[in-house]
Amino acid sequence: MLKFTLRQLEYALAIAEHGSLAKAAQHLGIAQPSLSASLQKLEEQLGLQLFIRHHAQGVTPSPQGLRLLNEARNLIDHGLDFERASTDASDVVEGDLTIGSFHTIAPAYAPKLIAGFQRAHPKSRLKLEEGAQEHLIDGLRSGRYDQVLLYKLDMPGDLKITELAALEPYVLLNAGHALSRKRKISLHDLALEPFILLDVLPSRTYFTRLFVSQGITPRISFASPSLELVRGLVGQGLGFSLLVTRPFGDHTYDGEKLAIRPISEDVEKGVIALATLHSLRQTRLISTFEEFCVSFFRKIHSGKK
Amino acid sequence: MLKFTLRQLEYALAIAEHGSLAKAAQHLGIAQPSLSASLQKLEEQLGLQLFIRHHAQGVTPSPQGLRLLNEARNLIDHGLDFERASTDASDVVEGDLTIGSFHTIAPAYAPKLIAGFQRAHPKSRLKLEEGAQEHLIDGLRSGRYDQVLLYKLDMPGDLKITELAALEPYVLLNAGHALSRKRKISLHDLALEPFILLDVLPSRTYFTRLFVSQGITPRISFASPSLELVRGLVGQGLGFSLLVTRPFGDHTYDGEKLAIRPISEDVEKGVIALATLHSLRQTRLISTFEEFCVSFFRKIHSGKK
DNA sequence: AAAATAGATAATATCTTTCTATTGAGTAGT
DNA sequence: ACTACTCAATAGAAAGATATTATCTATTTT
Repeated sequence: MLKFTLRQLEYALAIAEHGSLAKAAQHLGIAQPSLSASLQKLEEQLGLQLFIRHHAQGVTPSPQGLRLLNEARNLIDHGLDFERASTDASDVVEGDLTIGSFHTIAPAYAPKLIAGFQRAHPKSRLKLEEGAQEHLIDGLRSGRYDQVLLYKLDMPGDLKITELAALEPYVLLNAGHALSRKRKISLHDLALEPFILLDVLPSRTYFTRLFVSQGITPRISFASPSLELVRGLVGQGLGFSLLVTRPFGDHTYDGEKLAIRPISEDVEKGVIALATLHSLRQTRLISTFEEFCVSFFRKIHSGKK
Repeated sequence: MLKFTLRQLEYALAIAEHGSLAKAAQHLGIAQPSLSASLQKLEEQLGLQLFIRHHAQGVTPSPQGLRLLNEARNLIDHGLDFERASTDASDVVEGDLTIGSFHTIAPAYAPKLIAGFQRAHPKSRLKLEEGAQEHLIDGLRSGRYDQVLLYKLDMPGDLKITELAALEPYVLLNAGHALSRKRKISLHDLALEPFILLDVLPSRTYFTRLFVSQGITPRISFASPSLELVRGLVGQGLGFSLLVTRPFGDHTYDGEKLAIRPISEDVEKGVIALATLHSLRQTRLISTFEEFCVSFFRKIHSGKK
């Protein structure tokens, strides 16, 4: 346990500066005896005399006092730095922000989002990590992430959710597939087709639930956690897929052409949301980022519609 | 005024280290609710949340908390450094000590004194300044010197005096002077001789007082503040001098031979003393130096006698 | 010798910190 | 699904630290 308090040091510095307890007390806005007591206590605690008392002529630092006062000034300055760092973290839109993003959301939105935010708030530094839903939520709880971008599915109660966009799921087909001639495709038409499932949580649950809601049990032919692999398999004509995220363009990595068709039924949408912990108090930076995300997705949404 | 206390930071660091208020409280030797209160207050004062609370599973630092805890650790370390510096200044025989010495005392004793002390306490750093009596006493009062070596003459009451040695004053003559044939010289024999006075305070007062105590008014032919100049003038046969300090050897800077003779009367001795302010509390280093001086002069004294 | 200056002390009030005991939210075990 | 356990938060009381005003003492200035 440290032998002194920062306040005592501040007082001692003020005394040194003014050369008098009375003047220093006035500047500090406290009574002279309070200062006298504080100084005496500090000297006692440190076990040395900081000031020489001159009756009726104020005080001057002792040789040891002079040395320690220099150190004290450093320490107080350090404290002020600390304080600045802490208020920055809460009040000002600057500082570090660590965002987690669901795998399939990150590449589609994060680049523009990050670039836009950095432009608007140059003093902020965003860090982005991708991860599975579980990882993201654990990361929030363990303090790894400030905020997390994910699909609003099976949200635990301790998360504070801000919905950003509701995306229609769509059917992905090989461009040459018979069903691709339709404008809209019914899930019932797909019941017997081989289903290539994007196998990550919570997407997996979500897509199977779409079929289940229509009383259909889909024929899952492949399951892969990689979006691009799923697209590639569809491109090779091995089946169809259901997806929410829309990568730019309708070609696979290996050049096959794909067809994207809406679902004719009225199904549950895929809701992209920004999540924080309910138990985590918002800082200025955090809420600014949240607002930025909301308006960012509103712009995209209206633009695409 | 700083928004936080060092204690709060120490507590916060302990919490981070143990991941739990209860455990941290135990290690700190305080009750858990005290820690809880301290943390809440710190968070409120800094305006941000440092820890995420996990019911029944302790706490983990929030992202901002993590950043600030690092800063806090630095600050606390800085505080510990400061504390070490301060205890060093009072308890341990190391650190800086500034000594003032009267002009004529310094060259005769200081070199051996300093060298010996440094050898005994290698971690100490002595600084020596020469000066006139007035300067030395002012220097003590203003905090310039920790201690001062001087002649104990007309000591103000606010100085704490430690006598180190009582030296017999002596008569200094040109080696060819008629009086130099005597073993001892009476002040009365010198009454009509030209007196070359070492003109610094308090020496001046002291030497004139020696004559006055015998009812003699000396014939002052020269007065100089420089010891070597006085010796030189005596060497040229311009008169005699009275001195206390004994430089090694009996030749002047310009090679003249001098004669040193005791005074036959029983006169006031020249007392070398170490002085500090009564109002300045002793540190370990200071009292160690004082003891060292006492034994140093005792050794010289017994050796010379 | 009197007035002014400046720190120390005394007695008291207020604010902080800490304590014990209890509550409440959430997890884990059967 | 109930029960037991874990751990932080709250409430209220006691102790400690800091503040205040009024007074005192030593010293310098006029």
